[in-house]
Amino acid sequence: MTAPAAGRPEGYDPYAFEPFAVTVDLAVFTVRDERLHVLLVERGQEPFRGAWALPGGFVLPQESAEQAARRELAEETGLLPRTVAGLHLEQLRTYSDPDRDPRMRVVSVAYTALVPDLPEPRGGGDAARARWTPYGTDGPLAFDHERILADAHERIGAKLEYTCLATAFCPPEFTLGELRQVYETVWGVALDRPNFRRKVLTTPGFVEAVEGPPRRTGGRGKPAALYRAGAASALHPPLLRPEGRSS
Amino acid sequence: MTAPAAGRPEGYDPYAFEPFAVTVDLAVFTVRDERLHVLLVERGQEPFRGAWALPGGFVLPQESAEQAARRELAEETGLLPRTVAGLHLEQLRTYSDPDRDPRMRVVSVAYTALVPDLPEPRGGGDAARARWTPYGTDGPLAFDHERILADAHERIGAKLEYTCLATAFCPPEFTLGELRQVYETVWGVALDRPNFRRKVLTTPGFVEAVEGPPRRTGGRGKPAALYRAGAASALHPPLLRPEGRSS
DNA sequence: GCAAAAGTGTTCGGTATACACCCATGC
DNA sequence: GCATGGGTGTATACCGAACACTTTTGC
Repeated sequence: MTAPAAGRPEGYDPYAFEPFAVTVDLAVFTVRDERLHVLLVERGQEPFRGAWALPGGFVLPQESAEQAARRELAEETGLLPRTVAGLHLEQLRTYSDPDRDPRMRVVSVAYTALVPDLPEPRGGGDAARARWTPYGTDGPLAFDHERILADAHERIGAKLEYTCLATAFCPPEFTLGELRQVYETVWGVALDRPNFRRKVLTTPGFVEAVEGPPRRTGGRGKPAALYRAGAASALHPPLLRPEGRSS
Repeated sequence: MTAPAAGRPEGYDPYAFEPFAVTVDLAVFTVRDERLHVLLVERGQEPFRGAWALPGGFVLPQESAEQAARRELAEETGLLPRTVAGLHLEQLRTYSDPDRDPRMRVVSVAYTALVPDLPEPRGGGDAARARWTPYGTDGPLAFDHERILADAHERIGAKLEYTCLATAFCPPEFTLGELRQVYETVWGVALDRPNFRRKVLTTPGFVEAVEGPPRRTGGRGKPAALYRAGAASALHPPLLRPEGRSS
């Protein structure tokens, strides 16, 4: 039920309670140099001044949490708004521990974004600095952001199993080797190349071949065919992790 | 990032912005008479006076959203607090559309609860009335609760595939027929009994046999052995829906 | 006996897995 | 040539779907 709950006085005074602030936090992942990276910003103010944290900020009075997340993402990364509008953004969960911010009551809606390898983020914006950090090498983060980041990592690992989400890590046109890299990097396991190829190509709507000059290379070796993300969003049947632990 | 965002003034005034209210909404499901039921309450105040809605209410200044959800659930159903403390409660997602409540800015954290068949809820508590309603026969609900309910149904359907969640719908001791009923009711499909039995029994930690007098019956037919929920929380491999659509 | 639900067994086909092998490129 | 990665083929094992059959109860 939305405010006011049945049984509460009719003319509920919005200022009667200690106010809640509502923020968004973003766990933005990318794959770089065969490693999973996270976008972090350095805090310019107390508390946690100088500490690294997830990008994010206040939800403004006239925007939804998702709109706030896209706005903050654009501000922090320097991406064009129309690029951000097309990114895969997923609500992770909401963190509402009463003591998670030392100053006041802050409820934060966390989002996860998966992006292809992007240019280095501008140091400007809302944060003192911003950078891509290899996942696992991030020191202690501000607030409860360590926990949010861990939850986000677990979520995307599970989502790769039964959705087409992996293509969100890739540029518009990609090789099957690059797509396999995504799975291997996020899961931290090696996959059998021939079987991975068959699995992806036989799943309707996962990827579609690009007609043009069907070649390109990441380094040496045989040039690979190019593919685009397909129309499907779910994988049936799922692509399970070898020693699958999920959700 | 939590408030205030880096770059905002140091001494952020909690009252500077139009305040947000934070509520919880609960989609409580049970299986009754081989049908999926939802717990609804009748609103006693405007707006939507007389309309049915999901139970829920305000998050208090010193409690987390989950604590608020358990408190509201106990109030609405009349369950003992220690019973509610053991129930499976899962955060669904947060709804933050600026116009979702006509009076003020309300951000609501939705939870899903799966409960065994419970006694009729007391009409008292915060709501004018409360009742179990067969899923799908609920008229238009207040606010955006129709959408929340649909999201919740989709979520639990998907969760049954790869978690042991179905046991949460069952009493402490149950037959495999009752467990199968849960799947058939939530998914709306018929499952092959022998195959379902094998699948459940060969999944380590899903259920464990009860030693005692291994019989009991729901009506006529051969008495069935009793089982308890096991220690596992995830299913490997998953138990996929016949014409599986997921997530 | 008959209906209904539990429980066991067996067949069949698809899919995943683990390989072996060839192809095309850079050096 | 050789290393590297792309792409194809194939044999085996496993798992799920389908279904026949027996058992135990209520009526």
